[in-house]
Amino acid sequence: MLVVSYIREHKEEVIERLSIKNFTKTELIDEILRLDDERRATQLENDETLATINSNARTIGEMYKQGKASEANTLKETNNVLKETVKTLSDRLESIKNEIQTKLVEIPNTPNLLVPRGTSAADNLNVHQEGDIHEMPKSALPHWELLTKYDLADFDLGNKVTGAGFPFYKGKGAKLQRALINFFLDEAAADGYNEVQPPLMVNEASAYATGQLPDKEAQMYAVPLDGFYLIPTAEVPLTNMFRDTIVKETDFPIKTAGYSSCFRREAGSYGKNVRGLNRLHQFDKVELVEIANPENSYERLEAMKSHVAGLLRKLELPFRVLRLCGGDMSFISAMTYDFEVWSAAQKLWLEVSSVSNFETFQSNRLKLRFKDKNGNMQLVHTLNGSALALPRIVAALLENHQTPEGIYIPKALQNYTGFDIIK
RNA sequence: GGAGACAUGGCUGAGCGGUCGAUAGCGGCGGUCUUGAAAACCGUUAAACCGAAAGGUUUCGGGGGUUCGAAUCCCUCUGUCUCCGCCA
Repeated sequence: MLVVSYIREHKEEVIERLSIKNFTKTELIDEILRLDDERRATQLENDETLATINSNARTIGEMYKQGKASEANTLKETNNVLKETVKTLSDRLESIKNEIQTKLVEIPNTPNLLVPRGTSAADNLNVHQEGDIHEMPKSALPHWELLTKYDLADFDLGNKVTGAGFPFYKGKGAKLQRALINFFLDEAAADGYNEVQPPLMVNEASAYATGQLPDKEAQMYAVPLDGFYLIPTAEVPLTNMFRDTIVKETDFPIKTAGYSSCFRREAGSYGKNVRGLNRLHQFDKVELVEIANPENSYERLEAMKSHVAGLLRKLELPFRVLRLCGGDMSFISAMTYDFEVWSAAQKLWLEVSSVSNFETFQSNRLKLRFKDKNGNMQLVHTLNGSALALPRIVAALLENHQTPEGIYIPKALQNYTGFDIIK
């Protein structure tokens, strides 16, 4: 969520930047500022009353020592009255804070000024494209048919044992999963990311801090008996590692990579978009999270983008990079690059990675800060990106590397799979 | 799962109702001595928030309560340790 003091000091700029996301509820901002004035006044009054109570209490102690019991009793009465005042003020304060919070969470992150205006995917800016987009022979198959043809995954078995969206991977399909996970983790380590293996369930506080709660509750699987949620992405535990912490400026950049299974209910989605591996309830992913100095967080975003591009290049997949327009970006992002791989057989671009800078939008709620050179507390910038999610990469590999002889495994991956073709 | 103990500043560890935001040691920082370093000695050193500053508020695992006053008493939650049980 946005920082209230920033809104106060840069109101026009905030409104201008929000307009890129087609956000026009400016009255919300005025209300927040009005409530914040009230909050500060109430806080001051409350603090002053507490100061009086504290000093009175000390005086009462002195009086008892000196045997002035009756004077002490009078002062006690005074304090009892003041305590009522404090109760009223702090209740008021609490409710003002809640009101501010409620309104604040309705305001999306302010996009970077480089973010193109627009309302849909059609307005995204293509910033890079590489790789060979060749015509496939008529006989080319979509990945779901290839999965069956080479017996790499079994959806029916998943249906029987669990339900739709929980496939079994089999044989070389299962090995390919393992190979990709290791490949992605090794690449991340080589690029300076610290590897962690996170918990697959998180508590409510974590789900709130990264914004899955309250609005996206229906997208997560829950374990109500223990108050846990299955993670929809490793971003949640990887970012919450830093919740309520103060890092050193000299620690930047703090780069973390983690592999996890991800669980998504995907309530409400259906149709051809969910065919095969395009959308699953459980899938595997290597996620990158970076804690950055606000001074150079956009350079770090470029670095993360390069890392992901390097992966796709080594997998010999044709891809393009889009800078998302205001209307197509997520609520919490300040700038997002989407990576799309060309699916030759489906004849469409498949989103395989999303790399974003959240600036202080996440760190504000996380209370993740650092002390700058001048000794001032500042919120850090947080970035994250998928590097990469397996199912769509598998889909792209199968479709793009299919040959009459079988499915070719790119060189970079052969050491991990132990085979160079699936036939 | 059962029983018991504990939770204090960067760390170790005192305090168990009143100048306690907290004794002490270690560590950190500054200095004296030294060609330099070590040792020794002296000084200094918790954090966040509000404020231009003076100053104020909050914080002794979290939340609540008792009291004029709580690190200290009570309730509750969480976590850690020990013993028993179970277990990959």
